[in-house]
Amino acid sequence: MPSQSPVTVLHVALPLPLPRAFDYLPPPAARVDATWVGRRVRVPFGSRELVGLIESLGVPEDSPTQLRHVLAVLDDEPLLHGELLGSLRWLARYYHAPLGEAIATALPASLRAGDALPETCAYGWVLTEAGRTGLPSLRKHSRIRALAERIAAAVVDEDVLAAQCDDWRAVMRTLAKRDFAQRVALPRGAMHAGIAGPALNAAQREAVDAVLAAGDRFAPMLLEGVTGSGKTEVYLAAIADCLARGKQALVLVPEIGLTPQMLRRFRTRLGVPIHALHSGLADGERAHAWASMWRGEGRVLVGTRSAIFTPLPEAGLIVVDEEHDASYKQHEGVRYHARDLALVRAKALGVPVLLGSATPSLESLQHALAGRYAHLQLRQRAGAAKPPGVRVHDVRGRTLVGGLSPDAIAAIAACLARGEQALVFRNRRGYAPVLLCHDCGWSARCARCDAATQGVAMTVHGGGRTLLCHHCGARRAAPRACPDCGGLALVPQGNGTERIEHTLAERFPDATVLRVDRGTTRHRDGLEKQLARLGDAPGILVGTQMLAKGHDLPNLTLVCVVGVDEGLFSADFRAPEKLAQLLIQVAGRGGRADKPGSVLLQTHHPVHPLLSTLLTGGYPAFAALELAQREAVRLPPYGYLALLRAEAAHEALVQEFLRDAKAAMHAIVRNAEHGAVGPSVLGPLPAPMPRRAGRARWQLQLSATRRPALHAALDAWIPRLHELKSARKVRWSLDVDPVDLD
DNA sequence: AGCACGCCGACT
DNA sequence: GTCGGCGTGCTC
Repeated sequence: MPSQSPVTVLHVALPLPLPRAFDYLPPPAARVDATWVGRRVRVPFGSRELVGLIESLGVPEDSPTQLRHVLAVLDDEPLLHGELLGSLRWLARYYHAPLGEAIATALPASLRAGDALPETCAYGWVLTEAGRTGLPSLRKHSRIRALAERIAAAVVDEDVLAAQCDDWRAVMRTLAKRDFAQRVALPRGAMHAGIAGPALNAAQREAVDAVLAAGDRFAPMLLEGVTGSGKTEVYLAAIADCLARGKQALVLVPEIGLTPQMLRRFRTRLGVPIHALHSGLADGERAHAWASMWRGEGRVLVGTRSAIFTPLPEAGLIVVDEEHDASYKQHEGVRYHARDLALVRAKALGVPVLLGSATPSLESLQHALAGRYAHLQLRQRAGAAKPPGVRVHDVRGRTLVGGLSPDAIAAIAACLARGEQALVFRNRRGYAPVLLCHDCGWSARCARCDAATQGVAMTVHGGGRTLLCHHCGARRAAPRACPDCGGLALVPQGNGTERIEHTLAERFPDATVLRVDRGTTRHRDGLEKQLARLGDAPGILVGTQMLAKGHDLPNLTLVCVVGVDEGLFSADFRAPEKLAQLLIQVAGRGGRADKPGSVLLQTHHPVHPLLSTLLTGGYPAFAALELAQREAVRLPPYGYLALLRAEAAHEALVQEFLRDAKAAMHAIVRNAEHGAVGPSVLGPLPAPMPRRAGRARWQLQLSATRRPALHAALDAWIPRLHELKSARKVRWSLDVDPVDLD
């Protein structure tokens, strides 16, 4: 329904940290109508050119500013419209980011830069005449011969080839160079029959039926299934139904969850091309996957965080696997949470959204317990795999070598002697070390905060001389001796994986010791290769988060966890939740049906309620306990947080800005209507890592018991912040619903 | 965020 | 005498 003039002004959202649109005139003699909204334009901006998106149309105001003309309209129909544009408007409002930045976050780089939407025709390969004649000349049983035979009879879809062979492209290139093979465009809708999966058990069937029953309506569902209970089969069955109804499906996975094996499983089972979207892809490949879904050609897309911005014109289902995973939260720019955006999009699209996890986030669990989400549960493990035995190992007063107790070393030695593998897992939450008495387990806690929030530890600063509370900012001198037992064994906690690796390499010179962390493993392929090289040979893996899940290690029978105590007494209120999730996950790593696994938790706090509850009642019992504590102190999901972060070379500049910002917020709260409860402001507090790259980092924490109150205050606050003189000397950003308080 | 304009130190 | 430091301010 093209609308008539007097539309003469285009409101254009630009990728700038400025909270407003810029107005332009259309190209001379262009006829503007309502379909211009959502198209990209190239515009002059100061002395440079930018690509923006027409956000809305308007009439010229009698303003003194001279409007400039857009240089070019880049799309002949809206690139963003309907639900996706609407969801991006929501995103901008909710995270208090300019719409232009939200759009820039959502678009693949090439589209952001102004490139045309790429062609998305599917391609396949077939043997040429020359190839048919030349085929017998290829060496028998070689990869090249096998590939040539595969495409001898008929054209084979590239996606099918990819499902069957990991790097077929290199081999195919050789064939193509000799003119033996050629690439041909496939007619749309080409697909092969999906392969049926294993029969679903009763619980899986029930879960699938619940998703199917939701049909074409918004229906949030939490699928809680213990490790190995077959959540993926539920996804696959629900997606298969979605495809049968002619709809598209979007599957989000955590950064480390998107393995080639997993993609292959989806490809072979579903029988349609599966698009992947993750940071490892080239710009062109990302734009291709995006465009394919945009056109409604692509049926299923599996991707990490940013895949939540995929257009879904024929949406049928959104799945968020491992929904508790922190990698769904963006840590720079527009700090969105992909799981939360999945809920918003599913609602706008009117489709079910399936959140799966063995250890749901307390936020999602709370929604399910309150009846806002359907709660689907898979309690049985598939197959005969037994849960591993977990042993809490008290290390108070024990001699630790490189952070490991003699018992742990002995257990590792026994494991190696059996020809099996051990995993030493180091919890790494919170960068700042906490002060701990090795003799009795005492840890330094803030006198002011301890009563209210159980387990808020003070962190060690100033080369070990100062203790600092990250909750209230209180500062005091570190004691020389333990106030509880008088011992002098006060040690800042924090044994890195390197140190553990060295210790193990020294103690077990004949064993393979493989360290896996950000430092040793640049990309996911590196990890796969390292693990493949190890195979089933006896050895020790040392690592952090990266090792917690995903890789199949059948000969792994022992898991030692160190650094548990930092999770029990972290400055971050989410640390217990993350520790519990991690412990459940690593425990799931060890052992198979024929080889029972065991888990050794090395701790100074063997009777800590978190550990005992987790051990006796499992994750549900832990979650109930933790939710009760959160409710008592009005932390999420019973309270709502936002963090104003600031950094600069000089601490004084950061503090000045945050003090000004705090004063501005207090003024807003004072001026608010009576009855409106404004957020409370904590800080300025040092960030858990108070100096990084030579820059001082501090923050203000806002908390409110009602979300609208928080957002209303933020709406009023942000323009004030832009006006502050002190804001210009620091780099600042706002984080709504922060996941890591650092 | 860029980028330009604008006033103060060490270089041909 | 100029080149260039990054402080401040603007971009439809």
